[in-house]
Amino acid sequence: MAHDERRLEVLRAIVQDYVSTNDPVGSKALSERHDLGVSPATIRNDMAVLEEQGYITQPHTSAGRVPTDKGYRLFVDRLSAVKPLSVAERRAIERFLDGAVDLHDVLGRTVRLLAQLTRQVAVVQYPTLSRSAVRHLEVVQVSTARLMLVLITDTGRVEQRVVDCHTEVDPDAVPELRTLLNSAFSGVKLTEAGGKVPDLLETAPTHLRGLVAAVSSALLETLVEPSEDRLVIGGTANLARGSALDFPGTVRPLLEALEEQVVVLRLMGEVDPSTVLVRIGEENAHEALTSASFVSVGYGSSERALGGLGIVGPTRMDYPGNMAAVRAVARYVGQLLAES
Amino acid sequence: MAHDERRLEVLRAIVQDYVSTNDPVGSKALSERHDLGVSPATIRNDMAVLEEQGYITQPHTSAGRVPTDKGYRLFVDRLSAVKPLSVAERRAIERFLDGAVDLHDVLGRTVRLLAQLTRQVAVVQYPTLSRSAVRHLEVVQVSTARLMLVLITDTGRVEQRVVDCHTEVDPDAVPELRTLLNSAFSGVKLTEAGGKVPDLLETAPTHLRGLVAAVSSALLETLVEPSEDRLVIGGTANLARGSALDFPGTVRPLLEALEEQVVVLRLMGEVDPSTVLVRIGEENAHEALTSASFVSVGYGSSERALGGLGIVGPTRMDYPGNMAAVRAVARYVGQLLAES
DNA sequence: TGCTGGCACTCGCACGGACAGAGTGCCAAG
DNA sequence: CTTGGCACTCTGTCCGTGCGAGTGCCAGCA
Repeated sequence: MAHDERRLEVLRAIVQDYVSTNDPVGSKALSERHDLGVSPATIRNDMAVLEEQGYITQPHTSAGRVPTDKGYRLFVDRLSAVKPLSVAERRAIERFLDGAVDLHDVLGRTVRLLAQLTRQVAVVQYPTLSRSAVRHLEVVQVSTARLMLVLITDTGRVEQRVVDCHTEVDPDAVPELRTLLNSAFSGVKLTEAGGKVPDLLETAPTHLRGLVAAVSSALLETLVEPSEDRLVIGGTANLARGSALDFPGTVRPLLEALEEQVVVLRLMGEVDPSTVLVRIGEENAHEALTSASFVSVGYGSSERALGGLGIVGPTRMDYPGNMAAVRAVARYVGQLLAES
Repeated sequence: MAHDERRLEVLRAIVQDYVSTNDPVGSKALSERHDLGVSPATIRNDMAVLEEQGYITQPHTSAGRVPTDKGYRLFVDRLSAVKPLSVAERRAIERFLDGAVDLHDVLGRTVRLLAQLTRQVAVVQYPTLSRSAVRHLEVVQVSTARLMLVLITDTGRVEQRVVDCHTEVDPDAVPELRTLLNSAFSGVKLTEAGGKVPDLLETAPTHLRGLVAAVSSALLETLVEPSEDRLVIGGTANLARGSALDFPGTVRPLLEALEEQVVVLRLMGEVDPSTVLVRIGEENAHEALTSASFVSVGYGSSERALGGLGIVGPTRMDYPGNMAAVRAVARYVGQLLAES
């Protein structure tokens, strides 16, 4: 029905205008800026229907309309085409990310890049340990009774942990221990490392059993720790841009939520490299995020998501552009990490 | 002279009142809240002098006075006694920091703790590599032609770096290389590592020379990289508290400067564990910080500063309290890291 | 010489009314 | 189903007023 179609067209126009101007959009302005082929009066009728259906709302009686969360949702799902990145943007991605020397560096650059491309807050997750495998384990004696265990994963992540053995450690046992651990765990997925432990304990020479037990449990703890999943955040300055307009009151709760990394990690939980996930306003479970949108995607190869990255911004954001940017960056990062 | 003394007393009272109330303070309010023993009229005369000398200023003609940067400076230098921490605060420090499992964890907790204690933005620097020594070097083969070099310092810091050798690497050479590197560099200060390289190259077996060269230069690069000095930042949400009152316009430039870690690192450059450094407003070279104050101190043993930590906040801050908090936390962190 | 009370003066700010502008809803006609 | 017209309802802004806080100055007093 041409009827419904035009109504959707009106919604699209409202979203586009509102995102770019930040002013509630009225029927007259709409008919001028877009070629809808009908008069403002007709648009008003459509708007009344859209409002009744909950897609738009007016801040006060004599203002224009503003999209609701539901309106943005419809826009994202049905009205927006993926906006291809400009050449300059593609260039920027390469220029920014090439030349990174290690994982920390890659992710640091990624977060700055994303923040710059989207002008929003960017969030990048370290490759999750639970989806990584052991590349190498290193044991270094720190003091007579303490060892430092260094875990290097196949994703290039390096985790350290001090293990207190409660008893004096013979320095000569350390290389032995190292060899033993590596032969047992090298190439093993971290999620499966637990299963190897009993076996390892059995086959280990008696004088090493105590050490192996201590170190293994430290290794497994590393996995369980909520802190195991690290996050890099950047571009928070972008929150201070249109704050008064975009966020009710202050950006404070949002900043707090971002620092409370757990909150973001939970959002990041279900990422997948093949689809860009968009959570709009109230769709975010966390209260501080109810006036924000979260656009995320997984990075890594298609078989295996290493982690996620995304952006956080006001619900009034350029969804097509941001989705494209997030996806493009994730792809590039995925390639980059696959190489190393 | 009793004269000058009272004038200073007036300045102290102004600073204290202004910090706690955030309102320009007038002569009448001052005489009521403080026991200066003179009438408002007299205080007015003193204030006129203080203003002439540049210690205070009035936002507009019928408002009270507000301290200038110079006024805060005098206050910090001569008028403030070190405020001892409350028992609760001491407790909080211990409770917060004990139980940290590794360096990353310690610094993460530290930054949260500082932010919470001072209600300002907290900044903690990783132990600088240039002041650390090598505890262990680990070499792991990543692909046929690439190695990952992992540096573990005596401060518990772990740095990684991928080294491209441009030529196929014999897996059997890796353990050899590892032993060689460790015997050469273990215990050596990173600043002195460069000097060891020529010697090492000479004594190394011929078939390893190429590898040693590649790895050594990567090691030295790690030192030079500006990114070598990492920073943890927390409590940025505190900036959004009284923003409009404390910072002209927005907090945006400040947030940008904080993300631009170099800026903060430069400020942190001259830290020293024995004295708390306070930079007030315009004293900060960087433009974005001219309406902010920076309170910092080094942590580590008295002989050796490992790094610095501090807070950033509006010039209108509780200097004695914040200085005490920063110093106490630095001491505790210093002890903690000395142990490991 | 220094302190004090008194007084006139200056501003910023909050309050309230008037006004213009934007936008709507409804209705009757095409 | 669309359109032009019209009355209505808001909000944001501008202006004038009054109030209160705070100052600077001056003359008197110890």
